[in-house]
Amino acid sequence: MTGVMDGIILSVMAKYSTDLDMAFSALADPIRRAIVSRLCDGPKSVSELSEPFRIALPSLLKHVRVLEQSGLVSSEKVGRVRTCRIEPHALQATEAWIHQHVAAWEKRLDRLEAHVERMKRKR
Amino acid sequence: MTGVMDGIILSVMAKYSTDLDMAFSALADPIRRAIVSRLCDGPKSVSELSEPFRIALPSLLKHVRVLEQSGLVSSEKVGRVRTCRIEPHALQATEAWIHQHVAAWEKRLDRLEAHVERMKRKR
DNA sequence: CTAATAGTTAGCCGGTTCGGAAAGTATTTC
DNA sequence: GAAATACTTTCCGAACCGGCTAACTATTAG
Repeated sequence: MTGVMDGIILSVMAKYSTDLDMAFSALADPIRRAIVSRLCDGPKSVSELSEPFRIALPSLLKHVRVLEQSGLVSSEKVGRVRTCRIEPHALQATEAWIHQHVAAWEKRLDRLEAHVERMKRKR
Repeated sequence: MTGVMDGIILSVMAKYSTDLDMAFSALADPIRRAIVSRLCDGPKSVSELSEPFRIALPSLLKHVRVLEQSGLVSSEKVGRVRTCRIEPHALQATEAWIHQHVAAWEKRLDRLEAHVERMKRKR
């Protein structure tokens, strides 16, 4: 009889997780994290972004696309140059997810500690 | 002459990024995030963890292995049951990375705003 | 001792990702 | 108008991922 619950859990997961999926997997790549880092200092063109890396332009562009799809970065083309900038919402959402879980874990530890304390006093 | 710098950048990236790589890509999967969530409520055995999911035990075990390799989770086998628990350090490290970058971005915005303000007053 | 339980290993499959080269398009610049 | 610039598109191939089943190895319960 868990089938129904599974369905619910999976659909809830699906609804709320795709954004996080994309954000986390976008950040899983060191080059993409480096791109995010550099964009935190201000907007850059695609070729400016590619400059510190050893990879071909099309490969870098792919990374930018991934970052855009995840919502971490946006870009706009003016004339022949595409300017990329950071889009903080997705970054904040991923931070929120982690923060929530660290907090939950700490809260649980506190409860545990309090419990141990009570047991001590009982003796 | 950028070849040398590239080498440095890439090696620094390699040295400092693998942990984050693993943590972020571990968290990129909704099932693994759900596992982390549930472990925040306390340690669980592998089959307890598998219960809400529609996937076979070996598949779930793979997720657990990924989480262990990323340092997000640890486990210990006693008798025939393996108990998994959350390992908060890696989680905190990923949070720190994101937090740093959100902060950097906000700081830059503040500078920008201050600059605009100065320009206004000049007029 | 036998059976049930809990996990583990091995190997397969289809799909995605990350890199590249090559060729094409749309703007400047001269 | 020709040449340079700044992407952009289209493939290709190697590697990895996430799921599965089947078969195996402990432990523990009866």
